[in-house]
This record gives sequence, C-alpha cells and structure tokens, in this order.
Amino acid sequence: MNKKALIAMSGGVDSSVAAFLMTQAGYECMGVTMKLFYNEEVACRANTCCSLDDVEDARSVAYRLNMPYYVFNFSDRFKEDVIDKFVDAYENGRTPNPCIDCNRYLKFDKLFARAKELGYDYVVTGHYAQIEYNPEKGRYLLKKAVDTNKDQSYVLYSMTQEQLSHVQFPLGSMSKPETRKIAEENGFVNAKKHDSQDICFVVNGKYSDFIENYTGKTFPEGDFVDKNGNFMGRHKGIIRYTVGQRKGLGLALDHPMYVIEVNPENNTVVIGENEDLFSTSVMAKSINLISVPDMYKPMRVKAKVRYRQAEQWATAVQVDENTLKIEFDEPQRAVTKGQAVVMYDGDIVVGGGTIV
RNA sequence: UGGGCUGUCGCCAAGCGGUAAGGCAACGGACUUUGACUCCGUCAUCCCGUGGGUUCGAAUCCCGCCAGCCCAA
Repeated sequence: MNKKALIAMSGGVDSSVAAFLMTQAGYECMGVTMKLFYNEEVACRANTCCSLDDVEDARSVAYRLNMPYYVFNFSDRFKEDVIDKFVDAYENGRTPNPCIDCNRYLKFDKLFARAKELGYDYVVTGHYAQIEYNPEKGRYLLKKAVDTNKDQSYVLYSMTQEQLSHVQFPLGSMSKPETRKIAEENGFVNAKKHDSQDICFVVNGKYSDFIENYTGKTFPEGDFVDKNGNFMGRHKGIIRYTVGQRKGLGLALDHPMYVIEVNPENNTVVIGENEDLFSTSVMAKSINLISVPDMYKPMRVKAKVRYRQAEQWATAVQVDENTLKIEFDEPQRAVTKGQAVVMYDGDIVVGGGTIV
C-alpha cells in the first residue's frame, strides 16, 4: 500500500507542482486548502494565497492530478495564532512576521495534526527548503533550498523533529523556473500566476488600515523625537512604523532619517541616522533548535535577522530553556523586535527564535 | 514706516546676464510568502514674492510695491 501524503495547496504554482511531484513519486495524495480567513472580511485579491480564486485554482489542479481535494476551515485558529498575534505585536511596538506564525501554528501544527488523524504519513508544502535525516546525529535536519535565491528555510525555523519527520518539501531541489516549467507542461491554470507577496490577510497593501479596521481602534498621533528626546515632528500612530524604516516619516530634513525605536509606553517614535541602527548583540525568545539538542556551549554560526538577507558570522549561546543570545561579528542594521533570527551552519538550519 | 537682510518645487538649497543643480519629502515601479532596507523612475514646462524698466536675452542688473526677519527707536 502506498504512503499517503496530504498536500497543502495554496492555489499557487509552487504547491501545485509539489502536488504533482508527489503523485509522480507514487504517493496516494489528497489536496487541501486551508481556509484561514473570510474573503468578506478582507475582500479578494489577485496575488495572495488562500483567497476564493486561489481555492478554485487549487481545486482545478487537484482535479487535473486526479486527487481528492478539500478545504479545511482553520479560520479560528488563524485568527488566534496569526492575526491576533500580529495585531498585538504592532500595538506593542514590535514588528511581527505572520508567515512564520502561520507555518508554526497552522501548516505544521493544526494541519499536521489533522493529517495524522486522517491517517496520512506526510504533510507536503511548496516551500523551497530541504529536509534530510542525519544518522550520526540521529536528527532530522532542515536545510536551505538548492535554489538559494528562493530559499525559504528562514520561515521554517520553528519546525520540530516530529514535524520534520513527517513533512516533505518536493521543491527543495528545484529552481523557480523549473517549477513554472513543470506547471506549464501540465497545463496548470496557475502556471504563470504571480508569486505571492505581502501579508495574505491584508487587502490592498496597508497593514495599518487592516489593524485599525480589525480592532476598531485608532492609534493616536504622537511625537517623533531624536535620541536625546528632542521633538522632531508628529507621527501618525505607532503601528505605522518599524525599526529601520525611512519612507513615510514625512520629515523633510537635509538627509534621510530612519526609525530607531518604537516606544509604546509614551507613544513616541525615535528617529535618527542610519548609523544609529547598528547593533551586534541580539536576544531571542521562543527559540527552536533543529540541528542540535541544545546550545549551552557557544557555537559559531551564520545568522540573519530578516528574511532577505545574507547570513552573517556570529557566536550564539543558549541562555536558558527558551532564550538565545547571539553576538554578531559585525554590527547588524535594524535588528527589530518581533522579527526572527535564524542560525545556519553552512546550509543547515541550526535553529532560531523571536528577537526581543 | 530710521537702518540692514531675505523672498527659487511641500521643506532645505544651488544659481551672480544666456535660457531653473542637488538633497529631503511625496508619488509610481522593481525586489519580496512579514514589516522594512535597497534600487529604478517621476516631480518648477508663459516660471524663480509682485509690478515695471534695461538688454538680442534676466531668477540673475535697475526702480516701485508687498511679505518675513533682524538692529535701532
């Protein structure tokens, strides 16, 4: 009897090709799209995942591949573990990464558990990353995608051994052009669909508008101040700013200014020079380690503090059960609370955590 | 209402007789499964406070007026 794989299909080209590859590999597959929010609440949008159109695309591909297809309504869980956390972070001067939470709580927890209940051996997604079992370590390893330009291992750092042992990323060794080629060859409706981008549950770009609509709150104006607390201007509400931001400040000086810090306590936003944004030390909470059981002994790693960034040399050490301290060799620009720091050993993901 | 200074794009600011630099902001796009950063593009077209004058030609020179600032009273 064939192994059974549950394919998480967003309606995009990547997960569609992942589904195709699994059928080719002889798995008994089922396609599933997670309904994460209501389109009536956040409207429709062409290039986001999981909208109504996307469900139709996913269904179409599943039909073409001759696999059963279902939509699972996980909107309650998504609200609780992604949207509410997202809003809470912004309200408290942090900058969340909802994609990481969605992977952590929806794809590899809620959906993962459901797959198990239904008797499936694997959950499959269209992520560009690789999973590999290492006999010497006795651990499953998460590795970067072969196509390093599309590598998504950063958003997967929270995966556990249990999850890694029952998840497959068929696209890990593919390049994006190869993926699209396969989609075209199979006549998938979404072969030329634009890559997803922006926050999927935020319509028409402005996440700040979403937060205000969603919470029914308005976030009051406040002061821009410099490092010494001198008044520099008025800001339009704390949720509109993130560390390192330049655009949207509306401050016309003789040179660009950047957000250095967001201060919810007194509703101020500290601005300063680009040089003021650099720091070498990073503390992370809610950590997850993959390639090693613990890191109480300092370890040389390469790490990055945002998705699209080259890893930088650093020394990391675990402080306690849930805390990691990372000391970069060179100062890093705009280390931002709420974002993730992810550590690598070559192309192996060591682990990561949320920057505090 | 004596003297001095200034008035160029939303902000700052070049320009000093030859047909409006640049920076910031803004806007648009690229990049991107988060937010940012970055990059590319656009941004004064009978016009340089205003009305006259000189000149082949003025934002640039001259005169008047207006506005703002400063110093004196």
